[in-house]
Amino acid sequence: MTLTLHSTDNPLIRKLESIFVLTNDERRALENLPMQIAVIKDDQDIVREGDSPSRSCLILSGFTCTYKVTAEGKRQIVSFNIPGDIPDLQSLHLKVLDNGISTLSPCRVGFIPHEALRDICARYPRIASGLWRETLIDAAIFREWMTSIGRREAYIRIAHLLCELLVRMKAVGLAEEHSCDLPITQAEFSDALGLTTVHVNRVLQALRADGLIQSKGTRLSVPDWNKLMEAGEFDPGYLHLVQEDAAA
Amino acid sequence: MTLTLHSTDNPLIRKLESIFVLTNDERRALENLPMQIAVIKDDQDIVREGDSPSRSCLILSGFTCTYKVTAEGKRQIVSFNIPGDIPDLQSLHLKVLDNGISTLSPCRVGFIPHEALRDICARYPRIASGLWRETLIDAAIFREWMTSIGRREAYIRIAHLLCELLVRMKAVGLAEEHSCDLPITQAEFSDALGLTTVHVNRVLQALRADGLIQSKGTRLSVPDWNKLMEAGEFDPGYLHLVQEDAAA
DNA sequence: CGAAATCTTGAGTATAATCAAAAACGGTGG
DNA sequence: CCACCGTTTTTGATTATACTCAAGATTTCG
Repeated sequence: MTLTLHSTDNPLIRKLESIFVLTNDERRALENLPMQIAVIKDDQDIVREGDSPSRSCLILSGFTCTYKVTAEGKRQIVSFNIPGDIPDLQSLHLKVLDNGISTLSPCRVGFIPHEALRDICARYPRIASGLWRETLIDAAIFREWMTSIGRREAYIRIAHLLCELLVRMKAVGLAEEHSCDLPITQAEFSDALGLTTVHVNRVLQALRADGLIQSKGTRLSVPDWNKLMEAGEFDPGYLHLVQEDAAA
Repeated sequence: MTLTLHSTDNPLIRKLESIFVLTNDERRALENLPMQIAVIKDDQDIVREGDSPSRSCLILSGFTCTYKVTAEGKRQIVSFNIPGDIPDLQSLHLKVLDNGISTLSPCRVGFIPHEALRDICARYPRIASGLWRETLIDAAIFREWMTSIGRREAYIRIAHLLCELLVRMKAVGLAEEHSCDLPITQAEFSDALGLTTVHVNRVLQALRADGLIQSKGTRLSVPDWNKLMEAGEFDPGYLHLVQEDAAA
């Protein structure tokens, strides 16, 4: 089943629109991108390390993570993916995946054949640049995470990640002014932060005690955005957002 | 002064040739890429975080590193760049640099105007794909480093990095069978590994004591490649090398 | 309601950091 | 060629951040 989404429902189109104004041709081509939509349960691998997929997946709803596993079986989550992301777009140019992607919540994803992506890139250079740009932003986020994991202590590191997630969620319209839904367990946070669950738990308690965050269930609330940004040494520049979603 | 390099001297051309066979047109276009060649001393910033360069730099000889600095002034090196790399190629699509690049040794670099890069990408889609691919491999290396920093203990982490550097140096013809020149100080290694100099020093001593590495001056020698790979849990897949430079 | 997953707490430990200083190295100039 | 100076490497002693192990509380969801 290859479905077409209204462009307002297609987070890829919305994302490209935030970078430049689409021509009618470009928009039509994007709307006609073949996309096989799948609903995937919690905690399922979408792709695995070593795979050579012939399509890339656009997250339509839900959360996924990109991860690697060491020889000793330890997992490092290298990114959280939210609606609008294409976490395995790299497979368009790299034959073998060097990471897995797994759902953190029930997801709707759209699989787009590489053939179709190559075709649209060849025909519409601005779309090609836009997609390239998305992969460059992923890399920028990797750099920031590396800096956090390597050089920021746990308290700052966690505050920083929470800032990033909130800003990215805002940018795709999935967060209110100062809160959003994050279906991420403390174990998953710890794998993303290079810490243990126990330590993440203790630091989260400290963040709560310091009034920087509140949480009920999966809902994260930030009573004082400036204070959290400060605590996390957070500067959203590396996210390369076009609009000033970041400031809010 | 805009110079032209013989294609055999141009590491970018050599790199693209390893991915696909260049047509005469493509080769000519690459040879005619305007490139301002500069010789840069040790320990100089080529670009700084926050810059908006209008050109990208191709490393012709020498070593550079890409780095970020935290609010507390701690440095994280997020990649080592060797000849053939274009460490700020991202600036082609991202206006503001989110990292600095600095020389680790005296370098020759070629500055290529973005305009020229955009032009060649528009005219030659395979070159565009090849350059895009290079940035995707950078990202793959980021993922691997994140995994090392987050989830591998120091001994493995250092062995892993040494493996990576040797393999990459081999791939561009700058390493012999089991040794190469690495003008990287222990302080620089520690900033790349998320460790302190003191600890890097101690672990390097352990690696030497275990017969995994030898070093005289800046020369690194690996007496038993398989043993080092094993110690570093090293699998070169993430480097996405085309030829089997890795196996050697 | 009950089992599984997730979160929380406590006690003891280890890897790696910090601080401080000495030794070795590398390049420069007399 | 050697003395000298700055950088880099090495060593020692102490500390701290974060880990491990283990078990109990709470939440989630079928």
